[in-house]
This record gives sequence, structure tokens and C-alpha cells, in this order.
Amino acid sequence: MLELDKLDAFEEHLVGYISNYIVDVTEAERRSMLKLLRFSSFKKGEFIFKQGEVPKRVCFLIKGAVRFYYVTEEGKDHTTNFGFENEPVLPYGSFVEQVPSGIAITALEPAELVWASSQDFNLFMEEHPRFQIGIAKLLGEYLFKGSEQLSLLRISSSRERYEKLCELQPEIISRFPLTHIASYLDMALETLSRIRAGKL
Amino acid sequence: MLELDKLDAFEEHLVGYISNYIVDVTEAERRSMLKLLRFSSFKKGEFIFKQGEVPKRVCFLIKGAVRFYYVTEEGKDHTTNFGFENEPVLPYGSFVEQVPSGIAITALEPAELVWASSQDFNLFMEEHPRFQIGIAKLLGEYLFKGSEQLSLLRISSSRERYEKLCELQPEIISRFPLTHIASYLDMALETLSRIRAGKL
DNA sequence: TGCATTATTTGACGTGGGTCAAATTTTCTA
DNA sequence: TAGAAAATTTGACCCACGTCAAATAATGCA
Repeated sequence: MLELDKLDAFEEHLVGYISNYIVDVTEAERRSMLKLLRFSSFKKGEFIFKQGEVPKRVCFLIKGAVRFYYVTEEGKDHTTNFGFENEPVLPYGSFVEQVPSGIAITALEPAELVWASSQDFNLFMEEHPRFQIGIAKLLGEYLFKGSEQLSLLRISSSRERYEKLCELQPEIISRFPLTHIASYLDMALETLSRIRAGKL
Repeated sequence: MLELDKLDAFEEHLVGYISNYIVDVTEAERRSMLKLLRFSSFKKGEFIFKQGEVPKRVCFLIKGAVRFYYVTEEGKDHTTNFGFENEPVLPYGSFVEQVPSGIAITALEPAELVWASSQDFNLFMEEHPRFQIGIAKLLGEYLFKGSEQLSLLRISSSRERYEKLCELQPEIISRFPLTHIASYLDMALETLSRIRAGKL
């Protein structure tokens, strides 16, 4: 069950986040929602979702940061995204489709999150159908972000890709290790190091 | 207004498509839906959506094929997607968000489509809230496809990117001109030509 | 059918950035 | 605080692929 002190810390963030998508969340809705939530902590490096599994939880990150990535058959690690405090964290597409996820999510920093099982989540959605509209809005937003990320990757020069990321998501640059930024930008870490040093 | 002969031709396709997302579409829902629809034809090369505009229509392609793309400041053309018969055709993310679309859509072949204005579409959605659930499902599906496309682009060798596309979407390879396939795969058209000829 | 336009192929050349390897710096941990 | 482990930097080498240019092939249109 949810510990009350933790609850105080995140409740307003979660409800604040949700009200970007659903207007005028009622007290009853809020209570009904909080009732399903569980709390978990993850150490740096621990899996929150594993590659190849059908996602069975909806998570919301309270503290820390996470990395979305996949590993190819040849063993190459590709970072597809980073997740921050007060954001939902799950393989969105695979969750909605309930198919095995091509991506894994791990904690980049010690992470705390609240979550609901997909079962509870679906029950909640059935009981509160207007939340579906919010979900559609949220998915539309992710779709839009996804297309921006595609165009970032299509920039041919490594240096310009890096500069674009600095412009669009400076927090990624300052917060995460070079290896993962390089893999997010689809370049060798040596290349990113040289770009940074002004040698490329 | 909708011409009746055209209507006969597409109605079952559209309703068939929708029933992938909404169970048991009623006769009333069907009629209410068809009432909003308009019909349009486009010649090869004509714009269906322009880059930089907020999408004001939801389209469904009956015949022909379309290309999703954007042009950078430097004038480079990047194909982000292809659209086929019996598929919705619109800049999904931008439509949901109602923000200017970074991408344009043009007819690659003479195209016929039915469409509803976003106003009519929104009214319909308000009157038929259970369709929202279908929209969420559809958006989830596109999100999933989008992540697959991202991983296609992250394959470093041009030849392997091409082979992957042959495997995943052979219709693109056989149906569209090389220039656009190359731009979809993010490589020079000369490179694609050489790959095809087995010279790379 | 023949000419114009557009698409595809082929060739030559240069280079951005990948790979491997080793040095250096930073971060952890006992 | 030392010593190990991990992260970052630097150097050397080289090749996949982009760019430019020109030839050939396919397509459309009068």
C-alpha cells in the first residue's frame, strides 16, 4: 500500500500533470485514482521495464531519471528517450497495444515512482470513460514529439544533431553521461567527445 | 456533398477500418458518420496537407497513394511516411494537438479521399464519446509504428536499412520511385541505386 | 512515332565519422 | 585517502557513403 508521507510529496504533481489532459478532476476521481497506486523505488541501473515483455504497469516518475533503450541482436545499445520527474514512464505504444515492448526502461539515477497495474488502470478507465479523452490527447502529444525526434535523427551532420539537441532538450545534455547522449544522437561516443571539444 | 456512387465504393472499407478500433458500430453511428463526409480527388503531386498549417480535416484515402514529407531550410526533402488505400491520412500528432504541422502530404498517384472538417469531427466525437476510445487505440498503434520506424533509421548500414524495409514494407519498394524510397531511408538516391544493383 | 522530360545508373573523388587502442581524468568504494 | 573501476579524451587509420557530373533508360505527351 501507499505510504502516506510519500503520497504527500507526489500527489499534487500527479494531479497537476493529469489536469493538463483532463479538465476539472473531481475529488471523487482523485480519490478513486489514488486508491490504485503503489509506490516503488529503483536503484541506479535497475530495470523498470524489460525489453521483450508486455508492459503490465503504468508508472509515473516522482524522483530521478530513466532511460528508454533497446539492444540489437549484435549487442548495440540505442537510447530512444529519457524520462524525467513528474512524467509518465512506460513503453506507451506497447502498453496500449498490449504487445511485447521492443524497448527497456532503466533508472539512470535512483528513482521513485508510483504505478498502477494495467488491470487496475483499465478498470479505472472503464469507470471513468472521460479519462479516455485525456489519454488520446496525451498519445497525440507523444506522437508529435516522436515526429520531432525522427527529424532530429535525420539531420546528417553529427555536430548539427548535437547542436539541435542542446537547443531542444538542454537538460539531457547537462544531466546524463556522454555514452547515452551519444547513443541517443546515433553517433559514436568518441565523436561526441570531439564535437564537445570543438575538434569536429 | 457526397456523390452516391463513390459512397458505395468506399463505405464498407471505411466502416471495416473503423471496426478494427470500435466494436459493433451501430447503424445510427454509421449514418451519423457518413453524413459529415465530403469527397475530394487529387491529381498526382497535389497537396493534401501543406507544411506549416494547422490540419483542419481528417482524411481517409480511398484510392491512390500519398507521401508524408518535410522540407528543411536548406531545401532537403525528407520522406517520413507513405499512405495507402483504406488508411486515414493526416498529420496525426499535429491534428490532435492542433498545432502547425511540420509535414506536408501530397498525392503520389491520383488520389481519392473522403474527409470531415475538424469541426464536424469534433462534434461527432462529442456526440459519440465511445469513439474516443478507438482514437486512443489508433494513436497507440501509430506510436508503436513510429518507434519501429525510429529503429529502422538507427540501423547504420544503408544496405541493411534497405533490406529491413524490403522485409517490413515490400509494397513501398515496389510501388514508389527510388528518389522517395531513398529519402525515406535517409540515404542518397545514388546509394540506393548501387545497393539495388548489388554494387554496395 | 518522335521529342522532351524525368528517373535511374554509373563513375570518380573526397571526407565525416566509425573503429580500435591507449592515455588521462573522474568517480566509486573500501 | 589509495587504489580500482568507469568515463572521457586523444590519436591513427580507413571506408561507406555523400556529392558532383555525365550517360543511359524510361515515361509522358503532342
